[in-house]
Amino acid sequence: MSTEDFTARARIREAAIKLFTERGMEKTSILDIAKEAGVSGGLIRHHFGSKDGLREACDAYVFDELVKFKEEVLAKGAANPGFVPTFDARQLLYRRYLGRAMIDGSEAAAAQFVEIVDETERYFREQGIDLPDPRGVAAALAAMTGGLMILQDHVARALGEEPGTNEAMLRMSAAAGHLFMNPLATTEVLEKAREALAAYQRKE
Amino acid sequence: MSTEDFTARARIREAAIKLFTERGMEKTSILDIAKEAGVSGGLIRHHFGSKDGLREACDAYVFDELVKFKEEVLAKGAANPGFVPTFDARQLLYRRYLGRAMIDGSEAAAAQFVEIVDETERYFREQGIDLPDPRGVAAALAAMTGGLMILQDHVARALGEEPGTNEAMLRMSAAAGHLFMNPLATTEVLEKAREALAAYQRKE
DNA sequence: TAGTCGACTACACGTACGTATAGGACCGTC
DNA sequence: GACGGTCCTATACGTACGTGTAGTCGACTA
Repeated sequence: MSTEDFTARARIREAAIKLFTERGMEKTSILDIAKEAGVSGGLIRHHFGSKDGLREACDAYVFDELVKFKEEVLAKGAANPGFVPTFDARQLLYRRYLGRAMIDGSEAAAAQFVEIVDETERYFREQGIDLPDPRGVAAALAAMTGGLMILQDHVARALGEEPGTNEAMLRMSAAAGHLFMNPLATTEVLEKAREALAAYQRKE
Repeated sequence: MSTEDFTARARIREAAIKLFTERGMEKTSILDIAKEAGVSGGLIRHHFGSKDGLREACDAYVFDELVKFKEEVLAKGAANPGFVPTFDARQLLYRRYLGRAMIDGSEAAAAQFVEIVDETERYFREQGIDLPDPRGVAAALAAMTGGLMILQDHVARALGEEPGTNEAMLRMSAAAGHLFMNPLATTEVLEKAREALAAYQRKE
């Protein structure tokens, strides 16, 4: 968050990011945002031109902030390939926004997805990680972490936790981390699945 | 798909499932569905009462079909815990519908999510799979596979494949399967992440 | 052959929402 | 101290969409 962020313009942006994330584009009206930000609907138009203009502004802002986060982490010397869980509330919000924007059909978000995949693939290469289809794995990974962001409230409810709380996110992140660190189950079932997959591929 | 599925009622349902899945609830109008099904808008009201009634009918139908699929697989003797990829186009569509419905705020879909988590957790127990937080892992797993379904078009585009094609789904499934079968990366980075996580937990 | 019922269409209604316009308050500049 | 620009509100307009109503057509039944 940059300085001087209590202008009406910033309040509108923050409100929009919040509501777009929670409800999605379509279910959020300009008046909803105006109410949340404590301004009139007309002011949103004044500052952002249209609802789509507001969306684009939110996209640009969020993606820019995410880049800043990434550079911050990089400056600390920790290589974060993107699938390692974070606990900063703001970054969490922005990542969730990104996921939601992908679903809502934002072109900027779609481009962002590709960029994440690029970056993850590059990371695999740099780290010398050997994979049968590095780009495929990178893309699947991006979709999976996206799913965690998008469906976090469902996860929380399934765990009997209050959605949005630290406890819920912590448990989810730990579980996701475990899944990435350890192969799932003994080989038996997965071997069977692998066989089915191979059979299907041969048949195609 | 049951018999006699070319009635207008069935066509409406199929069209609704298709469009709800592709565009989501809000972006799909009743007239869109009517056009896709080749009927008048009024007929939808006649059969389903309201848009929400139609949604509930679609939910019920899809979830029922998914149960049938599951039983079919079970009858073949293959224990499918839900995260093993499938290639049946219809099942794929329904799984994607489920993901979309979760996002669109369907209560039935939310219940379905919990049920999937229950089932996966039970599966872990039955298979004697030892996990630090079985339910947490089950929930994370459900969210991840949900992400794969929901964001499959983004994955396809990132891979340079045409969204919805067999090639795209095959590559994605193979990559996801690989991720579940193998620990990601050497221990170095993940160990660092684990430490960060532990530090955070201690701080809380 | 008259009557009933379900399938289906056409069309009118209400409303929510994005957009457009007009105008007021405040602030700096010459 | 008049002027221009920016921030902001109030209100009106157009429209898309969900819903409600009236009515046609065909099939089945007595």
